Amino acid sequence: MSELPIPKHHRVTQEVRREALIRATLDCLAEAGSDGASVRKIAARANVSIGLINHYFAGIEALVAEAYRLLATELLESIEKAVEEAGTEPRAKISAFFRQSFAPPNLDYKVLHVWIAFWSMTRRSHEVQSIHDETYGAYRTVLEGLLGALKDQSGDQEISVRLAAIGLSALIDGLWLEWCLNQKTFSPDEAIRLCEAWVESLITVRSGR
Amino acid sequence: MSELPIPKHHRVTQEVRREALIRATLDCLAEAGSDGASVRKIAARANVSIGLINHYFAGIEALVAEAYRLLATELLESIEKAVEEAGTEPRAKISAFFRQSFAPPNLDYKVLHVWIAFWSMTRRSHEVQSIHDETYGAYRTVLEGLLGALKDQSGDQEISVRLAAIGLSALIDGLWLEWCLNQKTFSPDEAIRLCEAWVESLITVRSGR
DNA sequence: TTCACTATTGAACAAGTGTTCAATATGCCG
DNA sequence: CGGCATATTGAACACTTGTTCAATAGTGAA
Repeated sequence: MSELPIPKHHRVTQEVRREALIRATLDCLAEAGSDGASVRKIAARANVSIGLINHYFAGIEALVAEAYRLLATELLESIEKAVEEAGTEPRAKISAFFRQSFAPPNLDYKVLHVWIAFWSMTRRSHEVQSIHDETYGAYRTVLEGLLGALKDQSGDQEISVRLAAIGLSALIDGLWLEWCLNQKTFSPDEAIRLCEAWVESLITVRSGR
Repeated sequence: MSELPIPKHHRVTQEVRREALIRATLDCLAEAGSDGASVRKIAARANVSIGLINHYFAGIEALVAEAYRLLATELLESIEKAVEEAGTEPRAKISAFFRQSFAPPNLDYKVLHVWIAFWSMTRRSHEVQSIHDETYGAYRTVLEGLLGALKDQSGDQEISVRLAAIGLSALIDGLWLEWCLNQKTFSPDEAIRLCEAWVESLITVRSGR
């Protein structure tokens, strides 16, 4: 009887391995927050040895930074997809933005703890800080585009699109943060209603003059 | 020449020592975020040995939980003080609330990292979770009181004070969070203006019917 | 002044962390 | 099939972490 050779490990493309490690990092962060992002836990989840992380990344900090970039990018992509599927009407697009923001998988207290881990790193790591700046800027730009379309349509020139987008993104983030920290205070539906009210007030108040 | 005895340490009231340790914890958290809250760093800052922490607190987690309670309480107290000093006019009181929220020492990126450290603990520690629930509930209650007074004055019965307070606190938190993470996107003054606009829209939209 | 209480100390411990690097084994190419 | 490049391994390292507990020393009372 010849023993069939069970390979202890196998090789994959650099790209594949990198993404697997990044995904494992997000999983670990979602499961245990900041404490989850240790080389040993990440390596275990990716079915890989500890040493491999430093072969693909400059250090654990760089790996977490890449995970930040992936999460932020995928969040924005999922929102943009929902917005596009909502048709051409600006007002309907914005509603789709809200619904996507306050629904799984984006609205998830586990995901909050991933963001919290990232935020806590903005201080130490310039890399993480600039990834935040980039991705949050992109997020606000999308919001500005939607609010700008609404402005063009209503013909109202008094709305500051920039400020409106800043306020709206803050409202969304604040509601999202608080809901994740305590789901009993209000419902996701109420959060959406509050966002809708913000947009309505932008239109109604000014055009009522 | 008799050597003058330099005491290696001195005793203080339990209350005094406890508060000193809690204050040292807040300092450490402000200085280095979650990483700052280690028994050794806290003990060093409080000029005390490592062992004393476990003499006064069940563990490092309990100490950090107490620090949470103190920070949240003092934040709310500082805001309530500013509100009371603003006079009796509901609208002016709310403005004072905003100005106090977006001014030092409350608006400080170092303080953000203290909050972040607390948020990251809500998952592990039921104690921290319930302190969050309590203090955030108190915060929203104050806001509800102010918005309720505004509602009584305007005679408008359509405003849901509860939802308005939830939205407003989310807006404040979101603006505060984002400003602390990146001071270049908007100014504290603009944040205040956005909050004022929220209140205005509550009044104007409905009473315009 | 002496005593006794206890606040305070700090060494010891086990467990965790990130990084390094020589050794290994895998899969491709000739 | 044989050989090579290198992806992958995991032990070793120097740290940091929170908790424990016997020993120490400050301080008010007798």
